Amino acid sequence: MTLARTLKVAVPVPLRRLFDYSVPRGMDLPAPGCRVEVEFGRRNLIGIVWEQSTQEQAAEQASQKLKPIRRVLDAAPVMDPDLMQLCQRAADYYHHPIGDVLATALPTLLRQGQDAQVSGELFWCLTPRGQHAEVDALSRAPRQQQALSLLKEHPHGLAVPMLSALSVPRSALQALEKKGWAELREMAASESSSKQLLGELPLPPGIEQEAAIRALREANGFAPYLLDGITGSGKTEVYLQAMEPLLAAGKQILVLVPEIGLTPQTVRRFEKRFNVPVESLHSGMTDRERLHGWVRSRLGEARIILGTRSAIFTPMKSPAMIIVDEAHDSSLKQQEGLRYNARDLAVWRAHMLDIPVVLGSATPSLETLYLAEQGRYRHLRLRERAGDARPPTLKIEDCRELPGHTPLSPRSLKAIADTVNQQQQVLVFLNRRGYAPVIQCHDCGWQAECERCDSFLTWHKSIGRLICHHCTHERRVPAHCPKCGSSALTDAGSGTEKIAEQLQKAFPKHPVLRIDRDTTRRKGSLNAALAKAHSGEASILVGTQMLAKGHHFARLTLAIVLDADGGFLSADFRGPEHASQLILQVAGRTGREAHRGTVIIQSRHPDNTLLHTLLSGDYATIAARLLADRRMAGLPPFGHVALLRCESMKANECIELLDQLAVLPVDPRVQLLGPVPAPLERRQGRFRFQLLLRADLRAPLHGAIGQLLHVLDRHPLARRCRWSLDVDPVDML
DNA sequence: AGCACGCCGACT
DNA sequence: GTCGGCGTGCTC
Repeated sequence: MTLARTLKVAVPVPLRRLFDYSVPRGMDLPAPGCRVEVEFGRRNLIGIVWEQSTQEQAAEQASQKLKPIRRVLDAAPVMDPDLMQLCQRAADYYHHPIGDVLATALPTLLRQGQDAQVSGELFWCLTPRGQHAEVDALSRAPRQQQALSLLKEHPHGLAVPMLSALSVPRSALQALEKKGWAELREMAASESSSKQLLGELPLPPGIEQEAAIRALREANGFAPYLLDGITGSGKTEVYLQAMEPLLAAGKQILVLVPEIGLTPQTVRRFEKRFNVPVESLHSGMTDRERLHGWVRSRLGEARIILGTRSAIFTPMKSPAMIIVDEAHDSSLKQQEGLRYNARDLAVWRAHMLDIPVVLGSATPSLETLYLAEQGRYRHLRLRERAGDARPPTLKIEDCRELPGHTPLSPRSLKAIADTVNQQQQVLVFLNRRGYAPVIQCHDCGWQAECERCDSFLTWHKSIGRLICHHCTHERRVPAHCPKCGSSALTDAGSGTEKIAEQLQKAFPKHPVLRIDRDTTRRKGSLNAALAKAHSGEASILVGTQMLAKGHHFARLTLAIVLDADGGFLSADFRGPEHASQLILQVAGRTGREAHRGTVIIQSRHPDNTLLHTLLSGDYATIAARLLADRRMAGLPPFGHVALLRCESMKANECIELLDQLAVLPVDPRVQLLGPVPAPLERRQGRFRFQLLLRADLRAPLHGAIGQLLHVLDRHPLARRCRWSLDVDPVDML
């Protein structure tokens, strides 16, 4: 195939195709992966050369008016072929514009045309003015003061990762920068020391761990693994020991962790074990830091890349393994724009790179579990807890007779009393923050609703406000019923705030600590609260999801799960799966050391068979049940679904648009269901409807999606509605 | 998405 | 008479 001086360029516009440009005579033909500036319509954009056209294509295009490339930004490609392939596959699979995929995959500064040839490390240094600044002048800003005195002690500057390890907040450094006292400088990376690889000795593995480590070390080329290990079985130790020979061979490893899992402690664990540069990539970074991590990884300087979802797009010079920790976690799925699942992209990428990929979880998603059962993934099991910890006992507490206003049953309260009296800790888990989810008029039945959403306002008692949990709407608590004027306003239901208040009243001598988004809004307050929980200063912990994941509390022996029914009765087909995972995660928090843990699940549907299956505490058992249900319903992993969401200020516009799509003559192997109102029909003032596509096979489903989008792309109503496509949705909201 | 063009309402 | 609303059409 002959190549012509014509290129196909990916341009940052929401259009599902590439655009052709000519290369002017005298300009070197840029290779795929290079950035080019092109005129697009009336504006100039930076795009990526995607491929060079063949002679025939070029001849065809010669008849059209092709615009010339204005400028080539890179002598060598900024995107490696494997990343371009990953982006292309994501664009195809999710039916998403390639330009938009690049916006997700590339660091902002690169997209804006900044030079990619950066190297070295970023250091914060004092400016000459800063060197003479008085530390005392910042007496009202203790964090800045701390940062200033630290920088004074290090005249050659402190590297960004070092500062974050010393928990100097970025905000303080930025404040100093604003004053002209500090600046960010780029310096040559410190020579990689010829120290030995191990920074500390590995922990002696148990029998199962040993087998898993051996299996991973034997991996040759692409091989997907499910590391199916219960809480406390030491999955991280398996990762670390599997990584060791690869790092010794000078290779790189990408580790994806959930959003809340990327803490300084996690980073430290990897840094302590190996004397290699660890790069961490997370949302709180500046554009410049991101670009830096990206470049360091691409050059092979960063050896362990530890990041959240978007880190799956990090380029690597010598990749050897991809690890997805907590691979069931929903934060791996992006819920806007390119709705990708980083877990799936990790497997694709490992396949492209011909390297092993490890999905680690105590509660793997049914999709992953099924693939492992099918033998498509190698199933490595860790059933033993490290040490002599035994699995917790799970019990259902029948709460059918419990009055609505008492969230905790007498037996739960008794169990809490017994536990705290033995100097043990209790966790009360409730996935609902605020004081009460509803506030109503006793006389006329009025309930406080959000003006913009189909939802009730949650009463936040401590701040005296009613807040919508689905939008920003917020208002004061009325003194009287706005409908009938009665002052008999009462609340119904309970959130973490109420539970914490009631427990503190019931156990005045035992400190109660509430941990949820409301109590941890301020930066650093989560760590402060967790420290209190760890030290045992708090006897009773009340919290939402954020307390259910990953933390180890040595003296926690009792967990109470409130309102477990919600998930099992949810309209969402993944509701039971997610609820089971969450309950088992909560259970995993208990009984870590000498004492066996107990989990009390309060339920108003104690006969629910799923709940009973869960009592074994064995995820495999409940997963088998759930998989059987999925098979019956033709839902993932036995069938495949996609969701076309549509929202508009006018409900009929959505319905009309989706109605027209729903009657399209698609492949008979594909079912179009809907349009139906979304679970929260009106949200932030917009009406939301959706069309569900289901098929047993992927190919016809994708064909049908293509047909729908073809119509949608040129439909006048589609401009009036905001719509999005979700392939393999994780929830129906 | 931008950014044009184009055709109807309240203003110096 | 214009300034400006946002409907709709296009981008190699």
